[in-house]
Amino acid sequence: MVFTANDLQEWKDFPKGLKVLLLEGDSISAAEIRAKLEAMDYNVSTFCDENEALSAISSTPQNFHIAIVEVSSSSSQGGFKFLENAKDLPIIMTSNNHCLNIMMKCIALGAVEFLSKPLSEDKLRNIWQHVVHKAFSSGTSILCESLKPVKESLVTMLQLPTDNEQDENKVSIDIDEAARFTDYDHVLSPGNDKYPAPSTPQLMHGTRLLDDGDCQDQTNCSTEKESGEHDGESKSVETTCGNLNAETESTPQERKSDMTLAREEVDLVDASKGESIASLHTQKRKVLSNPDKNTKSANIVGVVSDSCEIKPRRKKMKVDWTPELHKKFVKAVEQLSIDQAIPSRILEIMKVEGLTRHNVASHLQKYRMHRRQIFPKEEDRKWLNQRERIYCVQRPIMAFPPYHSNQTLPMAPIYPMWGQSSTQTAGMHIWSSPGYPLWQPTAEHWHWKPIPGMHADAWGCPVLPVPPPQAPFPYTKNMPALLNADATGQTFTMPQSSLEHYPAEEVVDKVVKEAVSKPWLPLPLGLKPPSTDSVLAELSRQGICSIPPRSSKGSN
DNA sequence: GGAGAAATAT
DNA sequence: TATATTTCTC
Repeated sequence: MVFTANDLQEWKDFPKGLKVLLLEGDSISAAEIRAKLEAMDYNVSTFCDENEALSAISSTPQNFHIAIVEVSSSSSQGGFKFLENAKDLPIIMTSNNHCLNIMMKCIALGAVEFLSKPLSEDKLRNIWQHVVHKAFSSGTSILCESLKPVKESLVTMLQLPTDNEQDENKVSIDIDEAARFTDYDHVLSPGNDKYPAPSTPQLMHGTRLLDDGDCQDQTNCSTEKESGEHDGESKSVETTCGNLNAETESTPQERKSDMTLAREEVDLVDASKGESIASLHTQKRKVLSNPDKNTKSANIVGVVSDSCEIKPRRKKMKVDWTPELHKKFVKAVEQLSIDQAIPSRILEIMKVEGLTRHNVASHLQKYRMHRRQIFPKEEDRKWLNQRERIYCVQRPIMAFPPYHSNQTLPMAPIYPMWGQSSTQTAGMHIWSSPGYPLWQPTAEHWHWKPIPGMHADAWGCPVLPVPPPQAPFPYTKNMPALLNADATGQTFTMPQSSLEHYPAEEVVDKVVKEAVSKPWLPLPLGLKPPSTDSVLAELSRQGICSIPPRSSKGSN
């Protein structure tokens, strides 16, 4: 079939003029369906006998783009003969009988869809999708002659790559042109192959949900929305569709930063807002059609390659808080102090390109949440922060009880990871498990290396001495009998003289509880973190005059 | 308009 | 379930 320029011109209004073969045994039903189809400017040829219909498509295949065939109970073949002998055409089977077996048989025999009667306008409106799908899913050599013009027309209309060009993964789409499809609700839906099977509304639900779900009219592309937060710095965020972002003009190497975007999803635009979904589907097809190229980065999922030539107005960027990025974050928080750390200031300090205040705020929220989760053991942090890392040595001596006095200290090493790590390996989980104390390290005592015998069984964990194996910290009546051991197994005996003057548990509890109940406030000692001396001084101020001498390792 | 919490999405 | 994003409230 020769397709003329005139034909192309006609297809400008695609799918108007779509040629539909209607095989329907009931004349009344046929008339109704035909009327509906013609109301949509489809050209309908009605047949009541499938042999006649088969003859027609055999003699004049160019006259039919799609067939709607009733599973007839009156016909001996029930319409299946047509289905089996007209495989070149996309065939939609219909029936009043909603029997699953019949539906499955139809599909198994090659029907593109089964529509339950009655056929509403909604059901009929989008049957053209099957034509497009058939045209694009079939190889040129086996493509039904009648569908070639459809394909060619669409290729021209949408500036889709030709078969030869598709490997180039170059898609340029005229959104305005493609926007005409929005009148038909959907264009091409994502699916399993290059141009996956479309569906009429009956089967379009999933796709529709997908669209609706992402069609939020919000500028959640923070890079764009909050560009003012970037301090005017050059953008170097590694985006997954750099050329989609007009702000990002640096080279991939330049764009590489410690902040990576795990995902940058192109927002599906809402047709109801006058934006074309065609561009979206084009991008989706693009992704699907070239998975290798688009999955070259492990952190990138479902993205459009750099060769994408269209510029969607909105996109989502998902920040991957890598250990390095988190490290920067923690550093900024530390610099500001947790009390003063607000997203905008953190962002200012971090100076990470592309990172937005929202990103930081979110992360800060999580950061604080984790702090609260570990709240019951927050007091541990005070001791972990002690200069010279004397916490585990000091703590029992100081007799600061755990928040729950009968609580057994975790046998597992205390590995707070909501902190800064200088050697944290990439990909390591940076969040601590609930219940582990937070460590806000400072440079001078930051240790991120396993030391033999230190219960440091993982990289990236601060090395902490091991608590005594049997009991919680001794600070009550049993204290004299208890020893504390450091990681090397050395134990420390509490000097008896000190124990005699040991403060009452209530007193200690009061101090501790006050401190841990308001972690956002400066610690009672007025220091953050408190130095050992400050703690001692404060205790002294509170009447705890006799403090066991500071033990050093191996002081037994 | 920013911060923070809650709700929602992935 | 963990984490990121979005929305809502102040």
